[in-house]
This record gives sequence, C-alpha cells and structure tokens, in this order.
Amino acid sequence: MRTPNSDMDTGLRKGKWSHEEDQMLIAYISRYGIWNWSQMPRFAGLSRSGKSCRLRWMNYLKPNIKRGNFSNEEDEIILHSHSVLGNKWSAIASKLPGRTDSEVKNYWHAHLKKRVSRYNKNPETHEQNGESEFGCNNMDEMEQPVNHLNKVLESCLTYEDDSFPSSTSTITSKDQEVDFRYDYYDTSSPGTIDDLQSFWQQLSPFENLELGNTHLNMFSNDFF
DNA sequence: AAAGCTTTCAACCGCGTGGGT
DNA sequence: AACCCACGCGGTTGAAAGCTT
Repeated sequence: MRTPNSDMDTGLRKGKWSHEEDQMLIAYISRYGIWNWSQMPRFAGLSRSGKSCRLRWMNYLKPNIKRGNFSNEEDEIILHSHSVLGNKWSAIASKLPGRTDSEVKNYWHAHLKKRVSRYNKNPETHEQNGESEFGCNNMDEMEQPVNHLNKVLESCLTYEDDSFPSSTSTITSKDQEVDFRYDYYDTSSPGTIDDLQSFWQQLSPFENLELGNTHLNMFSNDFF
C-alpha cells in the first residue's frame, strides 16, 4: 500500500483509497455508469486520476469480485493457462470468474511461480522418502514422461487404430474416448518443462480431459 | 519484546493499441 | 497518413503485515 499523498504537479491524490473515496466512486458509477474515466473523477468529486479510479473500480469495487484464497482448481487453471499463454494475465483471469488480472498476476508471483521454478531449477531437491513429490522413484523416470506425453498426445490425436505397439492406455474427453498404444520405455532423451508446456498447448482442444494413465495424472494433478 | 527480514498485494507507471478526427 | 486521446495491460514499487531470530 502506498501512503496517501498528492501529486504536486496535478494536485491529484495518490496512494491508498479511503472508504469515503470508495463510496463516492461507487455512488457515482451506480447512478451514471461508466462513460469516460478521465472526466469522471471531476464529476464524481474525486481528486484522483481517471486511471486510478478505473483501477480501483475494476480490481476492488466492481460487483462480483471474488476475494479470498484461490482453490486448487483455480491454481490448476492458472498454471495450465500460463503454460499456454504466458504472462497474459487478462486472458488468464478471464477463465476465472470473479478474479482480476491484477489478483492473478500477484498470486502467480507470490505462490505459483515458485512451484514451477523450483522444479525447473533443481528437481532433485523435491525428493522425499525415496520418492519425488511427483510420484517417481528417480529422475529418469520423472523426466521421461514429459517427453513421452507428447508422443501420447500425438498418438491420441492422430491414431485410433492398432498401429502403435506395446502397452495400451485410454484417454477420454467429455465427448469421446480414444484408445491408444505406446511404448513408454522407448523414450530415450529426457524432456524439459518446455516439452510439458507444449504438451498442454496441444492438449487444449480436449476440454475436461480425464487421463487413464498415472504419469499423465501426475502432471495434471501433482506437478501443477 | 523488539529488531530485522520476508512476503503480500494495492497502487502506480509506462507503453501499446484502437478508435476518432 | 498523422496525430490525439482514452483505455487496457503488464511490470514494478513500497507500505503493511507476518514471520524469524
């Protein structure tokens, strides 16, 4: 929070909003609506910039703003969306009713970014009781699925026949079920987080996907 | 208890974009 | 085509709150 003060050049107030200012803004918008942010503060009797008013309204005063902790579901949506969209906070927030881009951005920097970078930089440090937090017993086993996921995805998108050898698993979406076959241990080079992001990008056409494979579940539920 | 450090998050700032002239 | 203006977005800041020593 910034301390209330004034901009010497413009005479406009800056810093934390008082309850009175909030009430003035709410009262004005309730009565006249939003017509021009830069002109509105003057008519509303506020010594604030239009930008400041807009920000205060959009992020805190607007009806239906959701406050409080983010749910696990919201966490997953943010992490998944961020892997696909990058720092497009507005686009990510649009997937979370009641959450603002600012709130999502802050939450990402305060909580979620660490979870991803922690694994990116030093996955070994997450091993506990001889097993990583991702459910794998060693790094090879943990990294290979990332690379493997793309193969799985590719197979389920392009093959529905018996052309794939070896093990069989099932991938289902809300409107279809596709059998696919793969050979997990054929995957030779370890994957990276970029591979994982690529996986989610390719997966996006399948909404509400349920994956009948432990490694896929590992990434969708535990890693994120 | 208090000093120092870290985290959180509301608010600000600069820039890009799009519409109007 | 060039300029202006309003708006929206994303990065950054810094006070307050929380935590640790």
